Formats: sequence, structure tokens, C-alpha cells
Amino acid sequence: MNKEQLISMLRENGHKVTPQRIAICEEVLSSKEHPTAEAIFEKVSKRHPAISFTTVYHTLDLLKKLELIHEIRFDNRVTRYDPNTSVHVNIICQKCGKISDYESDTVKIQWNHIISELKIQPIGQRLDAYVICGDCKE
Amino acid sequence: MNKEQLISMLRENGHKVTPQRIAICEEVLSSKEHPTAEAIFEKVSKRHPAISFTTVYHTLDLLKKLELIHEIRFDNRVTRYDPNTSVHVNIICQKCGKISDYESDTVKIQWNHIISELKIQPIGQRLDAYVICGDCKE
DNA sequence: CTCCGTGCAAATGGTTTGCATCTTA
DNA sequence: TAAGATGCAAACCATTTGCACGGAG
Repeated sequence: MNKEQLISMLRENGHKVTPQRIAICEEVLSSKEHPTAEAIFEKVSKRHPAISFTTVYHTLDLLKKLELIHEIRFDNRVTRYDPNTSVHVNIICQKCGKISDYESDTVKIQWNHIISELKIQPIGQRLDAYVICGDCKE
Repeated sequence: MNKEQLISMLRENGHKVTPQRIAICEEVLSSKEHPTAEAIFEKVSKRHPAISFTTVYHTLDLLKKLELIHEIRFDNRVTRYDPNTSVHVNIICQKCGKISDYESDTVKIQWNHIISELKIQPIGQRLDAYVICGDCKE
């Protein structure tokens, strides 16, 4: 996505175009390093010395809503502890946050295909599928 | 792992056996729900009302060192942002937090098998594989 | 001119640390 | 009795929120 496409997308969705916003979007959208908010802040600061973390976080929220980026972290920043290695899919409702597990031979077999292609031996995994659950669809 | 094995393992590694420690270990080692520290605290509190979060965290650290549990979270509690919104596997080092993407037709095909069995149409997904990367193994 | 965006400052909340007291071995 | 464990309170720190000012449309 180039600068013009980005600006169009923002305008179409009713968002204003500011220099900070453009700088942050360009930085994160072109990155291949899964940057942290701090890394983005550092990079963008060079051209916009007065920029704030608040704006970085607000802009990242915007990009999430436009589905241009994914946030990589666990639910509410808490750590989880895993005593078993069984493979399952977490089916997570994006509205109410309810999580149900789905475990089956198919899941294990398909996941094994993937990791054998990857040529790695993971010490754990997490498979999430995001949905809107039946209750929330109404 | 039963209670006797747990106690032996603790003693062999020079750790003392206390009621709180046993209760926390039993709780997390028997759990199938990837519990948070808070969930463990709540459960253990019922039998040990005076227990503290500090002890829960200390005991979880101990179990990590004994490699009886894995900690599931990203890089030192920071959030990372990923502009790659297509189906891919995040390969995440549990020591240094480095993340690399793996994207291939196999990944897409196997994941499609899984979600067609699930009979859901997810609005998004996340596939993580946790590893210790080459640099950190040394 | 109006509304949205920006950014300072303060709040939030999961996790960690300092330290005094208590327990295990 | 000594080394280690516990738990209160305070610190830590990435992220979020309240709010007043400023710039885009």
C-alpha cells in the first residue's frame, strides 16, 4: 500500500490526514520486524521530534480497526502458564471475549503438517480463530 | 506427575517443600486451561486463604526453571504489531522474543482444513509456534 | 467554525522487587 | 540454626484515559 492509497483509505473511512498519522502508518505498514510501539516511536521521532506515545498508540488502534495490522499479544496483557503440550484451537468471540477450545485429531494432524514443513520443533503453540459468536450476532 | 514425584523433584533440586508451594504446583500442573496467575491464585486461595500473589509468581518462576511449565507470552510484556494480515505462522523465540513469519500454501491449506472441520467462518486467526531460537540455544 | 487529532500528565493493572518474618530441613 | 520461602507494600513499566489546545476539512 502506497501513500496515496493510505490517504484514500483514511479519508474514505472519515479519518483526517495529519503528518504524524501518515508517518506512523508508513512506518508500521512497511516494517517487517513486528515492531513494538517504542520502536515505532523511536523511528518516527527522527522526523517528528514532538510526537508522543499517545499518538502512536491511537494510530495503532486506528490501523487495527481498519484491519491493516494485527496486534500480537495475548488477551489482556496477562501471562498464561501451560503444563501440557496438547494442540487445540481457541475459538474466540471478538465481541464478548468468550473462548471455547476445539481439540481433535484433524487439528493435530494438520498442525503437524505445518510444523514438519517449518522444520522446527516448537515447545508450544497457540492457534486462535476469531469469530462473532451466536449470542453476539443477534 | 503425582504428588510424590513432585516432592522428589523439588527436593532433588534443593527446594523446600511447603504447603503453598505444593498447592500452587498441583493446581497449575493439573490445569488444562492455560491459567493466568490470577486464576491460579483464586483456586489456591480457597484452601490457603492467606496466600499471596508474590508466592504464586515465585512458584511459577520455579516451575519454569524446572521446565515443568512453559510461559506463554510475547517479548517482555510489550505488544508487537504485524502488518501481515494474511494467514501465516508467527515463530516466536521464548527467550529473546524475536518473531519471524512463515507463510506458505501449505499453511493456508492445512488451516483451511481445520476451519472447515470447525464449521466456522473466522474473521481472523493467529497461529503461533514457540521455539528457542538458534542464538538463544547457545 | 466544528470536530477530530495531538500530546501532556495522571491513572491503570499485571508483574517484580525490597525486606522483615516465618518454616523447612 | 541456617538457608530458603512467604507475603506485605512499594516500585515498575507498557498501555490507557482525561482533558485542553491546535489543526484539518
